Amino acid sequence: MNIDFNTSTPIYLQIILEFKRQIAVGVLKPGEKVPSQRDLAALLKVNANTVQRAYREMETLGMVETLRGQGTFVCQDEKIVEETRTEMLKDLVDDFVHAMRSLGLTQEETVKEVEQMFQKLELKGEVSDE
Amino acid sequence: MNIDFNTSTPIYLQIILEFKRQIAVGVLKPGEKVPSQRDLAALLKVNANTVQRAYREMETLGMVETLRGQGTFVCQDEKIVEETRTEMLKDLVDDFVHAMRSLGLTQEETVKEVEQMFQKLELKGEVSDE
Amino acid sequence: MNIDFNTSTPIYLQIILEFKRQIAVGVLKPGEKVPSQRDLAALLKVNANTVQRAYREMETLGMVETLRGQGTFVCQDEKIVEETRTEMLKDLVDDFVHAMRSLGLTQEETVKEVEQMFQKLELKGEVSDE
Amino acid sequence: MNIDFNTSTPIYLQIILEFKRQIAVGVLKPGEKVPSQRDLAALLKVNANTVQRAYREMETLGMVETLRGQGTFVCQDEKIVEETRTEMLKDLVDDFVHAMRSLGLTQEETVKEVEQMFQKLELKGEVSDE
DNA sequence: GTGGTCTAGACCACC
DNA sequence: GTGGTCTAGACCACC
Repeated sequence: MNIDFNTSTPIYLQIILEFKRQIAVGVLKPGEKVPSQRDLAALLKVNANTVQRAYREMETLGMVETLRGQGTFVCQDEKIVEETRTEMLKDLVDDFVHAMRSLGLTQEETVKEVEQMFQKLELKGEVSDE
Repeated sequence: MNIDFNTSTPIYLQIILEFKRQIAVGVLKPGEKVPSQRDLAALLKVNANTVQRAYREMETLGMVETLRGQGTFVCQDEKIVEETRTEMLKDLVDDFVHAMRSLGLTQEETVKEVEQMFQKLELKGEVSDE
Repeated sequence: MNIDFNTSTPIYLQIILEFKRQIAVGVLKPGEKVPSQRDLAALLKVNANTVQRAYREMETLGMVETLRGQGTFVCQDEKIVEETRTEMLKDLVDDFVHAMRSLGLTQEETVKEVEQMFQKLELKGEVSDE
Repeated sequence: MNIDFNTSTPIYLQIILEFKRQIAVGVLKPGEKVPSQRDLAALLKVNANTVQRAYREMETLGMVETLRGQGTFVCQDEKIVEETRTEMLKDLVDDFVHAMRSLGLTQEETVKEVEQMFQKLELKGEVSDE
């Protein structure tokens, strides 16, 4: 998990997004324990308060549950995986297609750009980051 | 031009991005005068200082030139159009493809999502905004 | 006479400085007519009000006199040449030596830098601008 | 560090210049923390926004790096010292020699003026300011 | 405490 | 009218 300290997206939002991704993709399973706030803060080199805020908001969003003294766990409900995945996909694709259209690109041109980028990344043997 | 006051992207960056888009798309032509700081501030309902910061950074980026007392003008160099377009496209497509891959989608699945979103927007008769 | 539109020194001050220099150096003689405000504004591509302000302040400083309907003339008093020259030299040298000392240079190092710059300019066959 | 409120040089530029000087002269070392925006503003009796503008531009120039919540630090790269010193010297000497030549002084006359000013300052026991 | 963004508003130089 | 600088002060994210 990487934090970009120079972007305008607040760090706690970056943390939430990454958890969403890991849930959507199955890296983090329903019911599974997530790192302690302290550990994650150390790992990300981020202040503990920032992690705390991310966990608090994830709780509000129903993504995780905290059991006092035991830690924080991904929501038990299996539906969360598909829901999170669908939501993330929709947001991404929606924003992207709107942006491409506002730059004047047609469907065909957009698809072509996407295909070229995929191929460029494959040639570089780049691995999709987790 | 619309400002989203609820996003974490600073207003001055939103303004810069919109100018880049308008240059890339040909709405704003090399040498053309852009709105005065005061006018744009009134139009967007933001503070004049915020517009000024955007304009100042656009000047640093070489997008515009300012003549004191006369106003601010898009850079004369015709190359700016193609360069801006290429840069914006690259950024968009690069970020998008990385995000889709990190969600585990293949090239084919991604293209399918993009095509579906284009068709959904077309059915809604939505017009790409300028 | 060149105006630098991108410096923080106001244009009317740049104009005054240039007149001082021309007087100090004898290009402009006591009693001699200076260009009309309109002509100078056209020459410098500057607004007439700006030239007017420069002339007004030069009058206050006793550098020039304006005779209605006849134009503006360098002060008659011959002493103005030497006085202006002395004042400009003092300001220049004083500022320069202070700046070099604040950069930690000794007299010898400073003199060496000055000599090298003179020689560099001579080799380039650069002409001192008037 | 002193600010001259009566010059046409903007305060934020005066601040940048002073930092350049301190870097060039070794008072401020690569990697060292500079005063917080609030502290420097209080010290100089200027507005915090003015200091921030100076710091922001120094960041663009590569002179300093900012870590959110931690402060602003002189660029790590040791080369910055020599580069800054060289750049400042060149600017100073270049401007000075051009000005002296445009006043009609020869190399010898200029050197003599410089030497006299150095000696005058030494007699006064004036200390080069840091 | 530290920097980042934004607002409201003043005053200036220049057109 | 147009941009440039500066102030006073608010609120936020992060340490």
